Amino acid sequence: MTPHENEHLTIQQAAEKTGLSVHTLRYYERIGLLQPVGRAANGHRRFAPEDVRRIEFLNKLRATGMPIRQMCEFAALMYQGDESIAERLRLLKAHQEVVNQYIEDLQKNLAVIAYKVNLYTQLLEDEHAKTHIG
Amino acid sequence: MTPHENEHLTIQQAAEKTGLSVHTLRYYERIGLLQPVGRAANGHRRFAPEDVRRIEFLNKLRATGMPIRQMCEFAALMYQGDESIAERLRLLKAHQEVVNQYIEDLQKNLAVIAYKVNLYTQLLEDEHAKTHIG
DNA sequence: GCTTGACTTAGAGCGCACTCTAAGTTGTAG
DNA sequence: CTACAACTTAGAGTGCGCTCTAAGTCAAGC
Repeated sequence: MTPHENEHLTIQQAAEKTGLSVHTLRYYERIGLLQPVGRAANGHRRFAPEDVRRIEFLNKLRATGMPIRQMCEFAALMYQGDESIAERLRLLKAHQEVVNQYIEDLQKNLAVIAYKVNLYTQLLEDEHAKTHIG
Repeated sequence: MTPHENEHLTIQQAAEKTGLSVHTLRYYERIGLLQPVGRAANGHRRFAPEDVRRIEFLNKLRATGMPIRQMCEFAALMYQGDESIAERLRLLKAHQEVVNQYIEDLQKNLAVIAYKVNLYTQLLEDEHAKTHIG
C-alpha cells in the first residue's frame, strides 16, 4: 500500500488541477516529457502530488514559450535528482535570458504600434474638429 | 511610366528589406494579407515603397503575436483608406491590451522560474559550503 | 446480465505559419 | 547559341503542439 494513496489523482482530476487536457497529459507521457506515472490495479493512471507539482512547474516553462524539446531535457534532469541541479540552473538561467529578450522585443514592437495608435487618434480628433468648425 | 519607378524593389530586395523570405512574401499575397503588388512588363513583382512600409508595419503586428487572420482584417482596412481609421484604431487598441496582458502573464511565470533559480542557487551554495567545511 | 462511464491504447488528423518543389518563362552575359 | 540567374505558378510538405478517433477493458449501479 503506497503511503497517502488517497492524495493520488485520476487523470481527469490531474487535468483539472494542471489545466491540461487528459489527452495532453497522456501525450506528455508518451513523448517522455513525463516519466510513466503510477497505475492503479486496473491499469488506470494515478498522479501523485509530486507528479502534479512537476507538471505545474513545466507549465511555467511552457507558458514562457519554452519548446517541448527543451522541456524534455529539463524534465529528464528533474528525474535525475540532486546531481542535476547545476545543469538545471544553467538551463533555467538561459531560458530567463531568452524570455527577457523576448519581452524586450515585444515592448519595442508595441512602441511602434503605440505610435500608430497616437497617429490615428490625432487624425480622428482633427476630423472631429473639422466637423465642428464646418 | 510610374513615377519613382526606380524606387520599386524586386521580390528579392523586398525580402531583404522586410526580413521576410520571398516565399513568405508570395504566400502573404496569395492569402490576401497583401493586395497584389505591381508587376514589371515581364510579370515580375515590383514592390513600391508604400508596399514595403505596409509590410514593415504588419511585421510589428506579427512580432507581437497577432494571428494572420487578424492581420488580414487590419490590412484590408489599410487598403480602404481614411474611412477605416476608427476601426483600425479599435483593432490596434484591442491588440495592445492583449499583448500587455500577455507580457504580464509572462512576467508572472518568469517570477516562478526566478524563484526556482534562487532555490537552486541556494542549494548549490550550501553544497559548496559543506565541501569547504568537510 | 446489461448499461454507463471512466479509463486504456495506437495512431490519425488538425491548425498555424510557413517553406519548399517542380516545371516553366524571361533577360542578360559570354 | 547557350548557360545561368531571377523570377513565375500551383500545389505539396514540414514542424510544432496538440486533439481527436476507434476499439477495447473494467467496475459500479440498476
